[in-house]
Amino acid sequence: MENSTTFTIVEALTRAIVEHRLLPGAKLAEQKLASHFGVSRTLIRQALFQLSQNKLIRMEPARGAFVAAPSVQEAQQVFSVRRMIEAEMVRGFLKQVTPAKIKALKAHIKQEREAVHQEDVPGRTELLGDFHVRMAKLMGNQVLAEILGELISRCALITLMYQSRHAAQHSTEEHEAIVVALAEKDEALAVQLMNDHLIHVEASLTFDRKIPTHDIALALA
Amino acid sequence: MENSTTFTIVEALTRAIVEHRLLPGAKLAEQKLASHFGVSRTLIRQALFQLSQNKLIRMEPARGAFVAAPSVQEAQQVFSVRRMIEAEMVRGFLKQVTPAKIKALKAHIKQEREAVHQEDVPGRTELLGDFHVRMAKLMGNQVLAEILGELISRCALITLMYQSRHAAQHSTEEHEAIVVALAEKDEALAVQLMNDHLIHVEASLTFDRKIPTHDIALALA
DNA sequence: GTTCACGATAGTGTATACAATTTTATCTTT
DNA sequence: AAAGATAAAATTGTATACACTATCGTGAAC
Repeated sequence: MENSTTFTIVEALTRAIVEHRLLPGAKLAEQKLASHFGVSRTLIRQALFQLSQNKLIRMEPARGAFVAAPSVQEAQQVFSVRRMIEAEMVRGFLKQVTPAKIKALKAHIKQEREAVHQEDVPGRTELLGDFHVRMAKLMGNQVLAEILGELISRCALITLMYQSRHAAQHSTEEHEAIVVALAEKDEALAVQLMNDHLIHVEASLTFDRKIPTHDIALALA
Repeated sequence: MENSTTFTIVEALTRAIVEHRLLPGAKLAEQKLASHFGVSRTLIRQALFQLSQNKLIRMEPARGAFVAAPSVQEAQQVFSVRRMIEAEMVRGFLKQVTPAKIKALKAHIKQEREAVHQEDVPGRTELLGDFHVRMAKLMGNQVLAEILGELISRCALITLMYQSRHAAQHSTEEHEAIVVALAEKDEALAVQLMNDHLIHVEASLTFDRKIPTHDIALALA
């Protein structure tokens, strides 16, 4: 694992967490990570600090870093904020919609369908989230895209674990319906569909499972 | 400057930046900060990393940290996101409004008026921003409050520098009007007033001034 | 057999040391 | 005198060392 800047380490850990190779509650021991990446604890600590700010891990004083396990309440709050942002995002998107932008969204959905069909679980989860970020970027608002991206990856922790294949397919179909409404410039319908979509995603999650912990060496191999 | 945990350092630097004792563009040299706070560069670097994630400073590789100077475009994007979030926040607030919550907002506005009257510039800027965060907290959504708080402090950099006394008083009056609309449960009006308010704040900023840099020892004294 | 105490071990928190890069100052050249 | 090259100083980036805290295991007391 040579040439590992802090950014590289953050990326690797983020993927491992979001793709659930590192499960919620797993301990991230600094020395073990340092050995694995071939760097000193200094860089590992920088990466862990950054991840803790993204809420992907939590750090307990003098006890170390652990993969975050968002509470039901926190997940609901995150979805609540997403509904707020994305309802208005749909309205804003319609104010400046172009055929090219609709086309871009349709192309994205095609990718989603393929990932769902191929049972590519990490890939489909990333694509399903990216649909929303893509919309933000198409609006030209980088700040919006960043915030939305953080909210989405923050609960990828949850959606990935609890989302079934059926639910994923359902999401893709809802994305399609939203784009159709956007293409027809039906604001009320598009907003309604987006809101319903987020409620469906939230409702499809089951929060009552027990979570095993995991070995970091295995997860990062 | 004893007992300076990383959190303490972040707080101190945040205040110095938001209150404009450290001006945009000013260099934050690690050794000077370390000496000032009486700690090693290790803790300073942790604090700087955190501030850079909050977008209050920017870090250039091998060149150091500088107080951020948000571009006009970035500021407009931040305000655009705020309008999105807060329009829906007003709707959500009305769905669960109680007399006690209205009372809390009115009490807050009273503080604002006093700060504006006393020409307490840092105090009034903080209070004017806190009005919005207070609303989020009254809704019981901690995630929303955090995100909004970050967006607001991120552009305190701008509002504080460019906001006149007159504009500050105008803001307080608009807050009052919003609360009145909330008390009367007039959703359309409240949303409209909030949107107008944010547009006014954004419009009151002038982005074309030159920014002097500053000495950190003086600013933190 | 269970609980508590205590020591050994491992891990985190901070400071310092060293390497690499940038900035500044000096000197040369035109 | 201005511009450029070069050496010295200062600053950042990374690794290591050490102090402090938590964890785990052993053994004694009940």
